Amino acid sequence: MSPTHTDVPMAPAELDPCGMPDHPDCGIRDVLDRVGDKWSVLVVVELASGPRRFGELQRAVDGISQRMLTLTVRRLERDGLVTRTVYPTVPAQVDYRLTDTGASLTHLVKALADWSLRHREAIAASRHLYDQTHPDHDIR
Amino acid sequence: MSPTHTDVPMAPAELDPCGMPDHPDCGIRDVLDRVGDKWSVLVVVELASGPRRFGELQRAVDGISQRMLTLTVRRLERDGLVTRTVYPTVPAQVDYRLTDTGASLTHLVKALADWSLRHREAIAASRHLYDQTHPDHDIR
DNA sequence: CTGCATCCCTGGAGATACTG
DNA sequence: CAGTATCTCCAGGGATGCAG
Repeated sequence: MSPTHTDVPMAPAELDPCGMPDHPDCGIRDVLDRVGDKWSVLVVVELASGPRRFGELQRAVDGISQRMLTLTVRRLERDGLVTRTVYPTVPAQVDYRLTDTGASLTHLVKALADWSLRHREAIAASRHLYDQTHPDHDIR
Repeated sequence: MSPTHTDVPMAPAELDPCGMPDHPDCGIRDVLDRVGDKWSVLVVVELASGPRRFGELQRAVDGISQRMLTLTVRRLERDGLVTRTVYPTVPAQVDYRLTDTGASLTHLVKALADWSLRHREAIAASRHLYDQTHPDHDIR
C-alpha cells in the first residue's frame, strides 16, 4: 500500500467503550487528539479571525512547516472543523475557514486560554519551586 | 550529563511572546501540553473522583505503563496540579490528589468532554464522508 | 501558489529487570 | 508498593526537491 507521508493519520483506534460513569472520556480523546495537537490549535485560533489562504496560514502560525500545515488542515477538514475551498485560478488558490463546528471549538480554546492565563503564574512558580526542591531531577 | 529516562521533560522553550491580541496563545501551550497529553487527562479525570494511590491510578487508567504514569504525575506535580504525599509506612505508600488548580482544570476537561459528546457524531460522519470522497488518500 | 514525495533523525513511549 | 534504570522501536516532524 505504501501510504505516503502526507496522508491523513487520524485516530488509529477507539479505545474507550464509553460506558462507565467514572470514566467520562467517552469521546474526549477524539477532541483531544485535535485540541491537544499544537498545530491544530494554532491553526484554529488563526482561522477564528477569519478565512485564510494556505500561505497566510503558514505565515501566521509561524514555525509550522508546509507538510505539517497540510496535514493539520487535512485532519481538520476531515473532521469537518474547517472547509477547504479551491479556486481554479491560474496560480492555484485555496482558502480555509472554520465550519460552525470548528467555530464552536474556538470557544473552548478561548476557555483554555483563559484558564492558562489565570494560572500561568502559579504554574510557573510551581515549576520553579519544584526545580529547586528537586535539583536531583536534572532536567534539560 | 546523561539525564535518566524518568526525569521530567517539560516545556523546552517558551515560543509565544504573549503580546499580539490576534494571537491569544499567550499561555495556551503550557496548558495544552498538559491537557493535550493523553495520559495527563486520563489521570486528572481519575483524580477528579478523589485521591488515588500509585497502583490505583495505574489500574484505573488502564493501559498506562509505570514509567508513563510516573512521568505524568511528576509533570502534574511540577505544575502544581496534583500533590504527592508519601507515607513512610513499611511498604511505601503514596497518594496523589488534585490541587485547587488541578481541580479547576477538571471543569475544562468536562467542557471538552461535553463538546466532544455533542459533536462526536458529526465528526464521525464527516470523517466517514471524507474517507469516501477521498479514497485516494489511502488511509490504513 | 499549493501541495505531494523522500530522506532522515530525534524524542516519546513500551517492555523488562532491578531496588528502597 | 512505588518507583528507577536501560534498551529498543517507531511514528512525528523538519528539510528539501519536484509537480499541478
